[in-house]
Amino acid sequence: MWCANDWADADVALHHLEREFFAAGAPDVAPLVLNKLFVVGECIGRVTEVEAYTRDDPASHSFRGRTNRNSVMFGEAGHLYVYFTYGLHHCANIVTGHAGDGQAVLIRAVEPLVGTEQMIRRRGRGTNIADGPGKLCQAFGIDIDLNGFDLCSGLRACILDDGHAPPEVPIVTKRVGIRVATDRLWRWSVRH
DNA sequence: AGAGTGATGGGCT
DNA sequence: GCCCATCACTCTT
Repeated sequence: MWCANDWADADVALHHLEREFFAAGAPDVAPLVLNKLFVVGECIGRVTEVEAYTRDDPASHSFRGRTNRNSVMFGEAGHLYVYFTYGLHHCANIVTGHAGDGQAVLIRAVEPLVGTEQMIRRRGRGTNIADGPGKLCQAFGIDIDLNGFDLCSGLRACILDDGHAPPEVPIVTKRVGIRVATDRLWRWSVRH
C-alpha cells in the first residue's frame, strides 16, 4: 500500500479528494481534475488531459440510457467507470454528478510520477507510457475488475490533491476519437 | 492511412 | 436468439 511517507517530498500536504468534489457536472469537474494525482496501487501520475461526457451527449455511453456496461455511470459520483474498447484497450473515467445523472470524466493522459518502472514494464516501452486513455490504463494495470471501484474509499485507488492548482488557463479543445457531438469544447489539458 | 481486436447493443427475424 | 455496424484506441507504415 502506498502511503504519504513514500512521497519524495515529505513536506507536501496531501489530501484525498472527497465525494463532494465529484458531485458537480462533468464539464465543471473535468478541468478541476487537471494537475491532481491519480493513484492506482503503487502507481501515481499527474493528470494532464481529461474529457467530459454527459447524459444528453450523443458521444457518451450513457446517451441511450442505462445498460449493463454503463451502469456505473448512473451510480454514485467518485466511482471509477472502466470499459473495454476496440477489442484491446481499457479506458478509465470518474463518475460525476448525482446518482442517475449518467455522466463522467474520462482521464485521457497523466504524467508518470511514482511506479514508473512498473509502468514501463507493463507498457513494454520507455516512452509514451501514459499519454493516452488506453495507454494509461495499461501502464497503471487498470482493467474491468476496477469498474465501479470507489475512488473515495481509501488509498488503493484515488485522486489526491498535493497542492498543485489546476492551470489558470487550461488548453480547451474539441474532444477527440468521437464521431458525433464533435463541436463541444469538453477536452481540457495542461500546457507542457 | 490502416490493421488489429472483441464486447456491445440495436435491429431484426 | 443472431447479425453486424460501431467503438471515448494504439502502433506502424
